[in-house]
Amino acid sequence: MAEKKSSKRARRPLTEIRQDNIDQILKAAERQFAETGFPGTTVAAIADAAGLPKPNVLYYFKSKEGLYRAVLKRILELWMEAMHDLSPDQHPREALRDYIVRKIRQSRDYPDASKIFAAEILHGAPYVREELEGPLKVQFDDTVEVIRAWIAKGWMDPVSPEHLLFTLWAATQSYADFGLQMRVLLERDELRDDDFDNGIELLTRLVLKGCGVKIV
Amino acid sequence: MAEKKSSKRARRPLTEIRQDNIDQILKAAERQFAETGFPGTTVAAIADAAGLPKPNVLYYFKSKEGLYRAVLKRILELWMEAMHDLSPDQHPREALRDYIVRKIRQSRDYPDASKIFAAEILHGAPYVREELEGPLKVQFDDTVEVIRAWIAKGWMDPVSPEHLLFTLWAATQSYADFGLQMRVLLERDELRDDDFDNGIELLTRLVLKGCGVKIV
DNA sequence: CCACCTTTTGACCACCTGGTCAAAAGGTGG
DNA sequence: CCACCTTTTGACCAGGTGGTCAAAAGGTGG
Repeated sequence: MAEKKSSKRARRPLTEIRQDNIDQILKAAERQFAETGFPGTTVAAIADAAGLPKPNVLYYFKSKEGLYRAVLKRILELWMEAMHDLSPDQHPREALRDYIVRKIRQSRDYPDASKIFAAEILHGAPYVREELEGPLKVQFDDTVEVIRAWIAKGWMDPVSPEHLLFTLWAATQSYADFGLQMRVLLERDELRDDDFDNGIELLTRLVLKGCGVKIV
Repeated sequence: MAEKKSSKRARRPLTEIRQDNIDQILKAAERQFAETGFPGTTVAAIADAAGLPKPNVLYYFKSKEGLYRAVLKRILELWMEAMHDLSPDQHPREALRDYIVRKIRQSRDYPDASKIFAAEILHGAPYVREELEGPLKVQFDDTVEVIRAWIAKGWMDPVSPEHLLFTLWAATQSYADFGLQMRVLLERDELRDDDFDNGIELLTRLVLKGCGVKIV
């Protein structure tokens, strides 16, 4: 407890103060937006959660929308990253399992990011339409091709690559987006690591066995 | 074009007027809430969409929240209905396939209902917590038992019934909730019937083959 | 046709929201 | 220590929101 992390007394250089405040605000904003959505979140609530007065938040981010866009940008990078690493040379046995593990871990570690993204799509993607049509589409097409290649090599059954991806996304992201429902139905206060592991196991089984990928 | 559907001139009995207006309002509200969420939807917008002045909407539903609750109630009934009809005597081969078909059809036919429900869960289920913990939990437990019975009879592999249901829900509902994303990635203006059919086919395959349910 | 109930509607309001501003406080570099 | 820049903050505001109200219009039953 050498020093308070809050802004009380602590002679800090401006650059550090700035970075620190921006981080605090982004963090608080991400949680608030995830909890109550964009229109349901008030700048005052974000400011409170970040421990700053409201005008201070508007000082760093010129508008609520600007702040939301900044949050979204962060999230999208994270999101795109997880789709990487499906290469046609890899065998689907490992590639798909790893992909499922990665995506479910993401749901466990960044549930707010997933929720904000889900709400965004749900409500017509008013702020991420471009990214959907641009970078994400490219990633998607590439990944579809990888799966096609696997099928061509006889490594898996000829299933629709597009819908396989949709199902993978839906199933893995639901561990974040519908985590509340799962908690209620499983009678848990919080999802546990073995809940996520069970999800991984089931989904891996469905996909590998269901697509006729040889396990050994 | 015998008569305008709007309220212009048409000597209609009060009871009919009442039912008609309530229906219009609920319909308009469902669409608006699905599009922009509860906080993002304005009573004025609902009134406009229903072709009525704002105070008229508040005349039938005492508050925005009351209207939202009414919309939710409708949706929940629809939602619970689809979980029915999994009986332990039925063979999972038909039962699961039918279930998938039913749920994806629901996503196709009532996307707004699915979206509202999804947003509700996403944001902490402030208005449906009770239903989750009550009726839905009961349904869930029953369904889990049915799947357990199938496993006990050796009709399918011993997989986690809970997570199987989570995956089924996620995958089927995503055809409504993430329909926009699918449309963008598939380069469609609207999802077509064969898109839904492909989803049904893939998911059925994953589940039946993946869970070791004998196809014949 | 008339007293009575339901529905419609324009005007209105208290409140909250995002955003502004200017002055004060704090940090910086010479 | 001082001129200068960045950050903080209380006071403030215009616009939009959910909701009210009272009066008018429309339907109903005898």
